[in-house]
Amino acid sequence: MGYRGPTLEDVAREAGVSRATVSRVVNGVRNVAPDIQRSVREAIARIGYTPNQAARSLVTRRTGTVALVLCATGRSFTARVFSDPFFGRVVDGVLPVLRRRAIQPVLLVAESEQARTQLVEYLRQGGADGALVVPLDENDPLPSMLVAAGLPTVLFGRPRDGERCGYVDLDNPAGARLAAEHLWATGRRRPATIAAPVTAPTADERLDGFREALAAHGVTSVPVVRGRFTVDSGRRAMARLLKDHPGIDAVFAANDLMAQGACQYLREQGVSVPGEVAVVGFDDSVAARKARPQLTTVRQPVERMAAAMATLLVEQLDGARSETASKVFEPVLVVRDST
Amino acid sequence: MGYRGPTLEDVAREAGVSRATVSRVVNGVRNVAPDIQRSVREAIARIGYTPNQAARSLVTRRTGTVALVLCATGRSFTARVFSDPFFGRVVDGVLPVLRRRAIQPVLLVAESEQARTQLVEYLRQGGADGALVVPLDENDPLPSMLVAAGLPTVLFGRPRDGERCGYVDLDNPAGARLAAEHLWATGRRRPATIAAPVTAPTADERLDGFREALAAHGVTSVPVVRGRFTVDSGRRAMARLLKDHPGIDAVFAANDLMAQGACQYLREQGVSVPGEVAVVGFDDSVAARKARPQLTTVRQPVERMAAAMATLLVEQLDGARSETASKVFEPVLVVRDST
DNA sequence: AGGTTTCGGGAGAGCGCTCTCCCACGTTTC
DNA sequence: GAAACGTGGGAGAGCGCTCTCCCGAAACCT
Repeated sequence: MGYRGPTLEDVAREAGVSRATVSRVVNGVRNVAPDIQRSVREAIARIGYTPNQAARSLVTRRTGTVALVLCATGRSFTARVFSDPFFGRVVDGVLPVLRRRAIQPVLLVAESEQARTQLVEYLRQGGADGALVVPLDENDPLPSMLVAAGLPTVLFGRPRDGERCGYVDLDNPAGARLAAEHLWATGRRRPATIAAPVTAPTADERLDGFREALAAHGVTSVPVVRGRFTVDSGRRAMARLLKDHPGIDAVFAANDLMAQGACQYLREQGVSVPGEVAVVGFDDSVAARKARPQLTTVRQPVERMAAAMATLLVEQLDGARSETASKVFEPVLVVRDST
Repeated sequence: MGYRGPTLEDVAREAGVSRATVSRVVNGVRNVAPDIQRSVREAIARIGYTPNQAARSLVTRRTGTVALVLCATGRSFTARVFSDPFFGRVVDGVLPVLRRRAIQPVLLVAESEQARTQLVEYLRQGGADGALVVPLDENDPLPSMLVAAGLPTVLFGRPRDGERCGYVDLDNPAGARLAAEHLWATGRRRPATIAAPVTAPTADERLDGFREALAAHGVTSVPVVRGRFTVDSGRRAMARLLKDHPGIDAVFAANDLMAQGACQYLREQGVSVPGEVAVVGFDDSVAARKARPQLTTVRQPVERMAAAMATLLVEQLDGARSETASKVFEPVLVVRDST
């Protein structure tokens, strides 16, 4: 470092105007006579001026940056994030909204205790104007920490009770109900489910919705095994289900990867899908399309939700929204080959 | 916004000392009498002081931040990044090095033309002290842009000719040679290869290394099909190879995902692996272990390379390294079930 | 004892920018 | 023609911090 680039002052001298005028040209605020504007721009180009963001932030109290935070409490964090297309979809949804406003999106990962502390400290010190948080585990303390630090925050998924921050969410019970009704309508009478880990934000919403919908049809007992949102855990869960409840004729998994694992295991065991056992996933991620057979699944409009999340935050930063504004999306059932 | 937290001044008043002393305590520079140190810390805790990073950066010309940039020129960028475990490994390697130095790692993605421009602008304005760049395509202009902007930069993979920046790389030809020698040693005499896309940084290093090693054994013609680093493209490439060169008895793929695709296709066609055709991958990613059969592959020590990349940058920031320091890693062959 | 280091603290000058004032100069209005 | 207004520019006060300089007191030498 040590190198100092040209400053506003230098541009002002070069163009023969005052610092204030150069600032006005750069930021496009107030009227500046066209010819002066031109000479200022030329001066900027000539000496290669770049505004100093630190100086700017110091007075505006804005960084022009929004953090997209991925956080989890467990291990093998990055392996999860960088193999589940879900996060790619979130990023895809968020980016365009921010780009359009010329806000720099910054991805932050909190993969450990230390990381979490450093991250909160960084944001408290003004590392970003706000945070979009995608928690992988229900009990992650990060959202509360950010809210407590006074940082405008919007969550993907419902916040824990009492957390005053905005969020977007999916109507998970409704999604589970869609799956249940579909299975029922196609004649399945002995369904089981591979549920989310107890630590997942949506853990029991999908499970309960599924149970309730079936209860309405008189099915009072549904076998449940918990997975961990991975293909492998889906295989293992399916193995357990098949062993403990050989009579089942349908499985509803809390995400597509687990559904995919279930299908793999079933077919390896010579159980035909959807012939003998129907499988329904959740998310409609690319995995659903890639699986053989292609999965019937509950579509979660992740990109739209992520975009909404970004929009809520931006509006909150503009002061046009309360800090607890939220938006809930409706799921849709996508029927493919696994049912 | 608009809210102003307590400043150094406030802490100084509260503790009955000067601003300078508080600054010294906060930054741990020079000696401060223990009792004063304590009373300052108490004052800080009492009024909840957090240093303002913008003000700090303004004078130190440091942000305490390093950017990890993922960039590509093509489309479906995020889908690639968030489904290939490779990036997770890079992140895994980089994070600990930076955390240890209390440097905040910031992930930046350049998924479009506009994103690239915004990103360079952001970094030029002082968004980070340096950049670790992982280019997915050979011809991405981003590295040159960053170097031109005077930002300390370290690349994953060799820079294009004339780019003055540090890098880490794998000895790709050596890796390809390992694969070739292994196939030759196990009696394969009609090998083919699924190469990288022409746009990949390592595109022809692996291809040429493979060819040369075989040429040394008198094999002058090796069938080549290009893939795109995905499982699907591996399948398609394998299909082409099998159709055009039915006699082949071995395939070397430029990464594991393509090797996996090749295996899938072969088995679906009733060709036994490794019985009739042996398959070698590259990277030793988790995909290699997960594939059936488990892949023989060339191990790229991605985490170590990423860690080295971070270390090179940090040392460069400390002024302890030239801006073009580099490090090349040796690959290792991992023999599993596919050969 | 006088001189010289250390040591611990304060004063104050910026870092580069934004933004509120203020002023000079038209242009309109009655 | 004087008062009112609008328009475009400059002056300059900070934003919150770091860091060099300075200064007094205590500790160390001959």
